[in-house]
Amino acid sequence: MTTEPPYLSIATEIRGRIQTGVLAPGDRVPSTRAITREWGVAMATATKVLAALRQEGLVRVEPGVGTVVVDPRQARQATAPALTRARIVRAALELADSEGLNALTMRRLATVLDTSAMALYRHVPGKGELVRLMADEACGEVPLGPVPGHWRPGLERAARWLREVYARHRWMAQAMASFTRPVASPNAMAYTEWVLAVLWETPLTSSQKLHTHLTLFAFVQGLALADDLEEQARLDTGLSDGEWMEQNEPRFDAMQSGHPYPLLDAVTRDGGFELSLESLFEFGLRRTLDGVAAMIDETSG
Amino acid sequence: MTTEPPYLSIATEIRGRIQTGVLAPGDRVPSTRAITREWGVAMATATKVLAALRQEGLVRVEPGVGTVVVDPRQARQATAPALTRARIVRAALELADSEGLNALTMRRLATVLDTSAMALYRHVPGKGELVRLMADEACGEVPLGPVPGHWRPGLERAARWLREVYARHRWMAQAMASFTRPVASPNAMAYTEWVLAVLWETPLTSSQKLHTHLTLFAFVQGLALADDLEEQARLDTGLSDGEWMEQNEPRFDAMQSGHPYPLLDAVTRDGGFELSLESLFEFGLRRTLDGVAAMIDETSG
DNA sequence: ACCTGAACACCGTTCAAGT
DNA sequence: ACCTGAACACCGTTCAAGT
Repeated sequence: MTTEPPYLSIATEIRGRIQTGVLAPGDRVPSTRAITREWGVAMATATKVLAALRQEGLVRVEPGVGTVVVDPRQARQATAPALTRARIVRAALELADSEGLNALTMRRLATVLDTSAMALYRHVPGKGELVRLMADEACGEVPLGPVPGHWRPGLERAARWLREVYARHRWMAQAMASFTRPVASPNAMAYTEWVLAVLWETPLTSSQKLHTHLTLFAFVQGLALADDLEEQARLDTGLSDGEWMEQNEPRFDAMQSGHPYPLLDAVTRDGGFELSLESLFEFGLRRTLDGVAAMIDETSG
Repeated sequence: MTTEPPYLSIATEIRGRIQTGVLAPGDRVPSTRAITREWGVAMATATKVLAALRQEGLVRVEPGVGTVVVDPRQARQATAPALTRARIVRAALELADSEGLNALTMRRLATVLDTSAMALYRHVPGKGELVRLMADEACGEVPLGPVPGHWRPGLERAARWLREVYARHRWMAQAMASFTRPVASPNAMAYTEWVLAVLWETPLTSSQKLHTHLTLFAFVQGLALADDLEEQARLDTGLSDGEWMEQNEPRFDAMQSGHPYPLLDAVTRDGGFELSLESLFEFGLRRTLDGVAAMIDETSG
């Protein structure tokens, strides 16, 4: 008789009860608590027992009820889809969207996907590459549409597209790779190609076209980062904007009284205007496009 | 035979050279660069080697010379000054500058300062606040100078100042807090105040002044982030730009052949122009200022 | 072929204990 | 008053072992 780990022999016993019909589909199997009592084992062992049975697809967790026996006829369809790179990237995207890039760890991702952390490494080389795949996926979600006939509405649409990608996935601001070492992302490259197509009708040089593209990119990227840091702070501290301001006002005032900033004071006290990332985007986009227009005029004239 | 971390065995070897007199007091021990060459390890490992030896009191950094062997008779007086917030922030700044924000951990910082990690918490509330203090310190290093008489040279100087702060401390791109939740940094606030002073002579509204300031900020911030990701990639992989490109070219070409990007191809093949973060900065700054000029003309006219 | 568990070398931060 | 060591609850990733 081989000495197998306790959790395995307990699992075998429960498996027997299911196979002999002592426990029918829908019935609750012993809870972890019940297992510790019945077999006199530690909680960790009991948890392992249920995890093993769940992994075999014999039982599943019914929220609010407990762990119940799966109906074998339904088992096939209820079974989790096989682990694939696409499924991993999707889940990672959702996790980062809802909780930020910091919350995306290989271990948490594995739990969400109901596997071990190491199973992920069979489909993805590591976390760095995963984030790169996520960024590419994100860039593929929103269609760019046809290239407009004129450069100005074209650049405007490009900037709005980029802004939307960042707005849907704030963490991308931190992930987007450098300009000079372009991330190997087909979808990001497609964006570059689209912008160049927009600029093709202009008399700009190749250098000017590329610089125009990257200037717009840097501006939107800068805004996105601010947006992301904002969001991150909210997630980390659990405070909304207003609450944060309220909490930090005394400290702020103290700083102000020590170092007075009369102009900033005057400007903000002026009030009566919107200041948001949205208004900033519109304002900056307008200025940048006006600047490009001036350059095109010079070149043509 | 136990397999100890590479940095430890290298440290042991250098320690041996000191103890056997191969390296005498005052002699330079191998620099980080020399260590990477001699043992074929990454920069991070080489830095760890020297940090370990420094911590043992066997070597010390001689500014302008390198890391030299300490004379054991003088070792006592060379004792480190008391731990202060200023000293911690300084050391953190240097660590982040040379190895990136990821390498800045409380534990490593403590080793550099020759104390325990927990001693730091007596002077600084935590890592988040430390980074904020570092950012403020960085903004205080470069003087802004007098406010020029005209807005355009003024904004230009502001942008160059910001660019220089980021260039000296690349990690700041990741650390700089959001626009709407201004970091409580007197020195960053002083910059805002300076830009507003520059714009005071213009006929712009308060809203336009603030938006102009933040647009410029977002652009420089976006560039800085690209710069930082670039640097980070270099530190992480230990590859220079050229080496990286060389190594990834096959993969790149494969991607290109699968998804052809004819316009990007044409533009880059055109060549004969500079494309760097510096050229991008100059280009984008020019466009942005032209856009602001157009707005001012409209307002005046 | 695919997945797992234990292990390694790390984190930031707490807490009780030392000097 | 100031610093330390052990501990906690985490990381990403390796490796050998399991099914």
